[in-house]
Amino acid sequence: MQYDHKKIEKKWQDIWAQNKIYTTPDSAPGKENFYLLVEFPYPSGNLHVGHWYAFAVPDILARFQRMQGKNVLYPIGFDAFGLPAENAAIKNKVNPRTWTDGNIKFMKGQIESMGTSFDWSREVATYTPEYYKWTQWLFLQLYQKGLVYQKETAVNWCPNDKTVLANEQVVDGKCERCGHVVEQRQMLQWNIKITDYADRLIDDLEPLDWPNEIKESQKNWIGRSEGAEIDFQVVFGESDIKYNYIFLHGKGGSPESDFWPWLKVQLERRGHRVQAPAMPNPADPSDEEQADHVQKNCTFDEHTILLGHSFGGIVALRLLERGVKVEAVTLIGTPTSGVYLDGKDRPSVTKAAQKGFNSEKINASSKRIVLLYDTNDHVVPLSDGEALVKQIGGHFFTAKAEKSHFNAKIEPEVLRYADPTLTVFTTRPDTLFGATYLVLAPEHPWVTLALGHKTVLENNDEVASYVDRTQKMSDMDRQTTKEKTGAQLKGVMAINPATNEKIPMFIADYVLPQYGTGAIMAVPAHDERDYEFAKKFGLPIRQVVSSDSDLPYTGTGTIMNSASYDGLSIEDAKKMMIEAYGRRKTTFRLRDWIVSRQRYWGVPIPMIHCEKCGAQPVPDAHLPVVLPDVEDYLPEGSGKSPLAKVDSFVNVKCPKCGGAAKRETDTLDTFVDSSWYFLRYTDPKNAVEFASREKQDAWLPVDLYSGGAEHTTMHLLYSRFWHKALYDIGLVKDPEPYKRRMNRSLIMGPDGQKMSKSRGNVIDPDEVVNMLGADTVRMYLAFIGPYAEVASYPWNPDGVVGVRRFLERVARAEEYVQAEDVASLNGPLHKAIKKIGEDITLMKFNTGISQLMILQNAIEKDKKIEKAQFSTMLQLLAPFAPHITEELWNKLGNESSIHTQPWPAFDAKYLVDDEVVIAVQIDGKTRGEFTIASDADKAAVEAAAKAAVAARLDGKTISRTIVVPKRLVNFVLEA
RNA sequence: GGGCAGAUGGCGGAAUUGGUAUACGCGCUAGGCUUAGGACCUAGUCCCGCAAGGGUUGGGGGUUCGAGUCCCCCUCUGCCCACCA
Repeated sequence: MQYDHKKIEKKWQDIWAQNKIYTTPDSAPGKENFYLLVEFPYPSGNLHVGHWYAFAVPDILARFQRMQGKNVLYPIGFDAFGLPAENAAIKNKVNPRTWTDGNIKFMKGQIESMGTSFDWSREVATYTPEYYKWTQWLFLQLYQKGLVYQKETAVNWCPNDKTVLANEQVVDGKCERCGHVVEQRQMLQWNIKITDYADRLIDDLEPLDWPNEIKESQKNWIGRSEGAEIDFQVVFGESDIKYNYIFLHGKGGSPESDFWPWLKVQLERRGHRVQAPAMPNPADPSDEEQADHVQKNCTFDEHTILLGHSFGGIVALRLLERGVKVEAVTLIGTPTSGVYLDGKDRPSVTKAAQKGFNSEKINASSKRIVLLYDTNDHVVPLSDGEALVKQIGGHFFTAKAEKSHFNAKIEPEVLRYADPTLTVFTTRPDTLFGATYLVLAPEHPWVTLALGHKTVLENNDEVASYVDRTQKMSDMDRQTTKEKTGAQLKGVMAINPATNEKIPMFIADYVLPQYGTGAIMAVPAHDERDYEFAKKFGLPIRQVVSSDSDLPYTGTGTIMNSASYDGLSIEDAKKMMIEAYGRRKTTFRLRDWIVSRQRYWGVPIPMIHCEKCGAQPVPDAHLPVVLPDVEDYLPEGSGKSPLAKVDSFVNVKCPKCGGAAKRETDTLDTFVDSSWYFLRYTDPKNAVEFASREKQDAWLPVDLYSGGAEHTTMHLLYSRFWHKALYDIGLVKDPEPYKRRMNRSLIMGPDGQKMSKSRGNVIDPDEVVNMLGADTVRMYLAFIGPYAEVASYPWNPDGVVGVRRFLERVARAEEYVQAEDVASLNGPLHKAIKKIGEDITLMKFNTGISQLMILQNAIEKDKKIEKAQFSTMLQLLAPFAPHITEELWNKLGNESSIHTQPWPAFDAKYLVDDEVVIAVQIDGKTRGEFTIASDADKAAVEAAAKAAVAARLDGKTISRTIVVPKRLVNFVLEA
């Protein structure tokens, strides 16, 4: 047959589409379902070789599984929201929807040209309201579950374009568009609490059928580390100030309730004085009455610190209004407005709070005001805390209470803010005796607090300028390793709890604010970074783990210079020192997932901001919140998305109180869209659910997920988290979405470099397909090397031609078809059936193809093949080269498609050869070989082997003979 | 600096998992067909050597009758993360 790929490929693609042979039912009688998933593409406008590799090669497996009798779901769609569409909109003034529509249409044609067996009836695209309605709905499900919150977070800000920049828009710390230096700017953003799932995301990896390297990188990314938190007391100046604490408990409480008894012990252990009055009428308190009581029964001095929990905070402020002079006041979870999150009526508290506060008098009476708010507080809304600080001034900190509203028996955060105390995180508590200074991140809240009270630090200006300098730095600059910098916090010292020594405190940008507690104890003798810093600032270095190596030493050893711990192993010392000086603590590198994007082209975040009610979710009945068309896609001046300029979109009624409110104008990170798309494939047209339980049950979890290594951590982690959250809510039945995952290799340019326009080494698949055909390109990519390997293969233009040559030879073999059975082909044919089946299952397409080539070589030997044998060969080739095999199959007189045929079975009797070649070794070195009947007995084999190397055995004594059946004979000679 | 993966002909790679190293393809060489061309056919192609023979899986050591494969040390390369305490 003349192989004209252009004619054949178009013809069969049309016929397959017409006959809908790839439309997948949710169940098929007698067939097991198999869900093969590939990552859906971004509709950038043009398909590259990588897309072919991603879609056409797994298609071989899909086709094979179908021939094996499985009902295979192999779906495709488009991840259609994102930055490039918006950039194109700004640059070419085209509507991003129009741009995306056009791209999808064009790319569909390209994908169809591959001859893949995608079921297009299940196509999804994330930018359709039918899809993103459910993205919004699922987001709100997470919100209701308490997994979504707002937080001030730093973003990349271009002061020239007045816009927020994505990380990829920042090049060398500069704006990619205008070249201006990028700054960091705080913005209120929506976050999802993926960190709540950190442990499960690690632990649930264990049973999954995933390659080890993917599991490992996920574990690394999450970065669980076991260590300890240790508190360091801070003292001012040279004198040891002892404070006079007055505890003011809340409504319904007593000095014996909540954290008070524990806190009393902690403070008294540090030598402070504690007064803890039992307040009058705790069940129905009056602020003035309680203030009277405190004023009458407690003593005050210049180092008095008031600690007010909840209602007690109001009492504290009343005391200050009366002119009671104190050093500081710390308000812990203080209620003010009377709006309570738990809906409980508290008339006495509301009455007290609504009287308001005299901020002038309050500020005149105290040097420091600190308000500590629990991010999980279910009693007091965040806005209350913020409003109070706005009114009376002072410092507002959010912290995580052990129990909501600080109601646990032990609340370390309270101690941290009540007493000038710093908590550090360390994985080496055993080296505590060697901690000769502390280092805080410049952003540490304690530093902010100290700077706010200009009297605390002797070198306020110096510290302030270092903090400022750090804040201006981009992440990139900060993370580039360079010489250590920092500034000492002069006027304050910390006390090493183990040695009781006063040690200096520093701020330095090598300590990261987001990790651990944002503060470290520096042990220069056993940490390289601390060592560097200590050398630069002339700080003492004390070795506490014995070693003969040069400093800094991080290896194993025994403890020294640590009093009663001397001689212990590191592990034992760790345990004992945690018990004596700190608490066990696990931290994670993983941070919460910021999902807000100040962008137009994305899913609108379905939230409404009401002055009165705070942030409110859009009711389900109003979903989807449709992305409106806008006229200009440039961001609004304050950095918000262009949506902020659309009044008709922004202005809405509050769903709770009905008053005037404003819509959230940020859109969701596209990783949210792609976190659940594989669920939608199971039920793509459902208008009342994101996917029915029945359809999910038919297909989930995904049997095999094939994708790129670049998604190993982010996408895979996000979608696993998303699935677990849905599982906890009861929306999906499995805790893990993907049974098996594999990362494909990479295709490079002919020069071995990554394909890129600037290098000029880009291979355009359309051109190659035009010249050599889709079957050739598919098969070449499958042949180039093992598919599921951490590897990269250069595209070899000559190699492609070799594959084309092979297909031409197959086409020519049609002429060798004749009536009589060709016995000599049964061996190669049945071996091929077995081997190719195994290889495809293992995703080793390259060796499967080799086997086909070996078979083809055998056919060409005698240029004869029987019709049934040729049919079988075509079936073996069909998953790889669907068009040419269909054509040849059709020419053999078959009516139905080759792709609906079962996979051929092999006959074991043809797998064994009649004769085998056996190698003969002497002392393990190959010295000869002979051919013998494969069923020859051991004695005959040994005799033949001796004969084969007779000359070399002459005069030697054989001490041992090893016979490996059908392989080799090894004679071991006497020494 | 940390984690992971890897190193086999001129190139991409194969090796039944401890049993004849270099399958299959590319490239190269020679010859043939052809007016010509190669996206044709045939033969050859790990290295040294005329041969007999000897050597060879990044380097070194070990275990074993036998190691590309297992163990230890070293070198180099790729990918991901990166001042994570």
